[in-house]
Amino acid sequence: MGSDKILENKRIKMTKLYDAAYDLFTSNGVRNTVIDDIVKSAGVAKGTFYLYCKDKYDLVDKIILKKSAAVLSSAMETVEQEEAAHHFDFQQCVACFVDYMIEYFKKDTKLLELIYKNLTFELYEKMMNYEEMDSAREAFISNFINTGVNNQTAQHRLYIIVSMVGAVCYNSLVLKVPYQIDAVKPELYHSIKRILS
Amino acid sequence: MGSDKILENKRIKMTKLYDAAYDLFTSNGVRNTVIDDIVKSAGVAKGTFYLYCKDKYDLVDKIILKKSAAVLSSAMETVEQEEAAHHFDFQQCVACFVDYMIEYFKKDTKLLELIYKNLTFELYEKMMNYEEMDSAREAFISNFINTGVNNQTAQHRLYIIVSMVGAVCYNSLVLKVPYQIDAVKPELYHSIKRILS
Amino acid sequence: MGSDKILENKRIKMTKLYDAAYDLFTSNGVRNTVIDDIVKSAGVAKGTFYLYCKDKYDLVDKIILKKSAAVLSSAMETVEQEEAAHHFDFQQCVACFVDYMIEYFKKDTKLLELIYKNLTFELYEKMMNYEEMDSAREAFISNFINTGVNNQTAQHRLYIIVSMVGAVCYNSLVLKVPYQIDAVKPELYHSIKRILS
Amino acid sequence: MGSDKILENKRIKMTKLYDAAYDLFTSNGVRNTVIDDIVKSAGVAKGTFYLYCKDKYDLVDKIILKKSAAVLSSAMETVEQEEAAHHFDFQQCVACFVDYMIEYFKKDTKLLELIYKNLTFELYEKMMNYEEMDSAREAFISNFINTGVNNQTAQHRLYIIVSMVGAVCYNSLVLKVPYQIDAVKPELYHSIKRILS
DNA sequence: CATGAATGAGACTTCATTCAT
DNA sequence: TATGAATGAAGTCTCATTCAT
Repeated sequence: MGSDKILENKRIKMTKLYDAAYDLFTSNGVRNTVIDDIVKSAGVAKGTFYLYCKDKYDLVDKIILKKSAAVLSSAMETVEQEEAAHHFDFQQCVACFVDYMIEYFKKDTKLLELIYKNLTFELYEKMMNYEEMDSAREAFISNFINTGVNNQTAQHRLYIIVSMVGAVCYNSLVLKVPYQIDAVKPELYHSIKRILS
Repeated sequence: MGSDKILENKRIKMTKLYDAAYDLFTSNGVRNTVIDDIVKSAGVAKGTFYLYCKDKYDLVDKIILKKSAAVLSSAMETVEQEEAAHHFDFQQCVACFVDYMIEYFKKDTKLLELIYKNLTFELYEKMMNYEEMDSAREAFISNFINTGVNNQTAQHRLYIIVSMVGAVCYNSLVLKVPYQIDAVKPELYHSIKRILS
Repeated sequence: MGSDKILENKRIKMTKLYDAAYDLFTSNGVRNTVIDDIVKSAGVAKGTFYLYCKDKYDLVDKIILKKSAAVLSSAMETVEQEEAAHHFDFQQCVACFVDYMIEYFKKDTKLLELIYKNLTFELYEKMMNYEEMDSAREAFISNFINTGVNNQTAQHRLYIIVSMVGAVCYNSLVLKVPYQIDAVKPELYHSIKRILS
Repeated sequence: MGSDKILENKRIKMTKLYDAAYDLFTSNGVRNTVIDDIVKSAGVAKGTFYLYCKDKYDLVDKIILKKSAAVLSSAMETVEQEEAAHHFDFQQCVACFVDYMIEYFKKDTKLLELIYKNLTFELYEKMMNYEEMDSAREAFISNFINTGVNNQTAQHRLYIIVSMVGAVCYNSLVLKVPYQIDAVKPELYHSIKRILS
């Protein structure tokens, strides 16, 4: 059917825009990227941009949402595989997850920067309503509760850990504080373990 | 002397610009503030702006640096006073410091947001070279070492704690994650204690 | 026959476009109405618009032409009925016609505005070539001549009266000059009478 | 003083913009004139345009206001001179005024078109608040009352005459109706006389 | 030093029109 | 015929920066 081809075409245009914008945003920063750069790089007309996005920052949001969900998904998948393969307990699962994240962002520092620098209240809310987010949190929380802590405490501790790991990654990888991520990693895992136990 | 008056005049202009810009940056965001807004609000001419700052982002950096140093100084002062008054041990000093910070940023969320959103590698480096920063770190590290951990570990753990507290504050106060800062505070202090011990 | 249905379909599309455009033009003005508004409001595709109209201004012209002819026709019909019913003389016929027009445009100020604001030389010429226009003019002129003035003078006076009434209506109803149409009506009729006699 | 030079410079820029825009608006129409045309023709930078005008239509309004006031002023001046020189009575003054207007707009049809096509309710209100407007109206009204009609009637009749003359001029000169202004002029003066007496 | 009018590059956005489906 | 995604020229407007006063 004809409409299939049209839909496929639309998908291609979107993808082109997303990919071009992602490259430009991470290479040159959002501020230094103008719509013209994006459309030229994507090989589409300027009007096409406005067919898919309200403005530059709308596209930033969309990209962050998409990329974050993808990273989270593959992290969770990895944890599940490892858990099944090595009969990981909860602490090991958390460590595995954290490790996946650190290793991922070591390779893609620019994405981490993009996410942090452009995370707003509104975007955060949207993120939290993503299915991937919710199921990931549920998985951890339920396992946490199994270790004996109450639900509320579990949620708070998990939140603290996520905040801590995120901040350490960001500081070490993006702000390039004197401490390299690999150097603080042992203490980071140590801290997680202490918080969890 | 005449040059005193000139210097005083310069200081006044500078302060006007800082104050006006700070209000605008925190109310409307850096992106939505243009030089014209700043000079109008400060009551100086546009050209005058360029006598004192390279551009908008230069002013942002200067404001963050100034405000951060002020907050840090008064935090350290408070800790010292409390330490002297109640014979605090190291853990209590850290808790006191963290508490001061949380309470401060609860009242001035916008400053926290300004700092986090505009912290760059370059600015971070400048911050670290500030005397206040250094003496504060030294104070904590030396105390930390007294508890028996080695220097390197002490530095890493302190770094993790600072990152953790900063991130939790930012998330709770700025991103307004589901967990209110007062609600997670107990677990935050618990986590700090566990990391320190 | 199939072609009947096709023609009927075309007529429906056309009508939808006319009606939607008329509403938008009169509500928001021609300048603030874009083709997209029209086709969305009409429920047809953008491409369809170009099957029926050259551009936005072509549609404006068509609408003005259609609406003007309709108003004029019903005005003339009314005059004829009243003339037959009450044995009106020429002055009474003119007054009746003017009254119909005023009352009509009082209820549909927006149409009056649309016509006046978008009346061009070209459109005016097309209007004058409409059968309704011509027969209306002929009717008045022949009656006018019967009152004793020569053809040329009759034409000029009629033209002056029509201009005057149109302008007074437009000024009072659209530009909302300090004088309300009902307040100036007596003087308007008085003026017409003086010009005619 | 230095500020004199600056003020003079500002006046020159404004005048350049007004003159360039007036020429373009009257030659090519408002719709077909873009800001770029205006600033290029005026020899100023694009930003300068926005220093003086909100947008294109704001400039149209300003030009109409300025030109209208100028025409009205010189018309009034002429009437006063003629009145003093030939001991004109009221009817003769009105005829003189109308004549001045007709002759003026015959030479500058484009200005008449610009005014009529772009006269809005808001602009009309502003015009009415102009001193020139008011004093001109007062002059006519007071003379009219001297002929014995009451104030209200005088105002309405004057309003009808102005509307009528304006419309006849516009139709004859801009819409180029079959009747040339010089051909209808006798009947126009006849009509005015009849309305006034 | 201080001013603020002028600049103009360049950002953003619209929208009439086309054309493959 | 009808569609509506895609186009990109053309437009509006902003705003950092300069420089004559």
